[in-house]
Amino acid sequence: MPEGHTIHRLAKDHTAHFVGRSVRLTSPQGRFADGARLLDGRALLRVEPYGKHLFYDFGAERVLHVHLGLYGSFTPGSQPAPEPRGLVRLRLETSETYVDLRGPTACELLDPAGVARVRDRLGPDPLRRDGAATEFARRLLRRSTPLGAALMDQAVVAGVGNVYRAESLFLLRLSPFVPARSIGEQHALAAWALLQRLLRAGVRAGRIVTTDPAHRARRSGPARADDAHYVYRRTGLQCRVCATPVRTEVMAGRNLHWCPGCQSGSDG
DNA sequence: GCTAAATGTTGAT
DNA sequence: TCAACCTTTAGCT
Repeated sequence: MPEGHTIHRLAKDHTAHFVGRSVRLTSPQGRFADGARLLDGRALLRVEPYGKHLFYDFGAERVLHVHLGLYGSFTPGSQPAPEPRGLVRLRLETSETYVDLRGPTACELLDPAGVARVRDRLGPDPLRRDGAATEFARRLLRRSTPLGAALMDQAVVAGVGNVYRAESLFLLRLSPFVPARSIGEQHALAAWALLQRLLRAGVRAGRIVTTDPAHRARRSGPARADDAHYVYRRTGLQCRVCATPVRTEVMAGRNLHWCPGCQSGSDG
């Protein structure tokens, strides 16, 4: 589900369907009833993605803030919208379409100061126009934590999650275990460029695919889902490049996957 | 049918 | 470092 690419794609979709229109807001589940009532019927001015956060500007200093967390999802559809099924925190509707929001970590109303508080916690976002390579390098190279932990820190780079962490470090042939500050500016800038490329591809494809076609299994049938990654969730399977078994270990509270063969100095 | 894990973050220990 | 929170799904029985 959601790393930064998902959020930016949702922002595009929701901009197309809801911006400039009067939007109906309801909370079938009831947990966001007050917020929905306050915004109901207003015109949506703008949808802005930042890292893994979504901001819906309804004017009058009222901003809907959504963070999907690990399980949150938006389900889109055309009118007539069906009876809400399951726990729908928020439904957005126009006369033509609707989306149902389930399981978000955050679905709240913020004033401009609240928006600023969220944004201040975030580092540069590779998917934004104002995303800055040098600022990313500055923040990354200040960390003494392992590289694989620093990349998960949203204050270092906003929008990167567990899949992009594992896959980008593999593609850079960098060990997740070295201190972030030890990799040097050249590697930091290369990491930024790669993340930018991977995340943009993710927005376009609607999913994370990092493998080169030459490294995907050769089959006549349709591509399998697990062809999409080099190391993510491939514990114990042979590395697609060097055949060393892929290893897994918890780092920064999440399962980190890496190839000890390709990513030098990464014995754990 | 049940359990564990999942592309995440926060707040307490 | 760990539990809590929100929900769905894959992989067991």
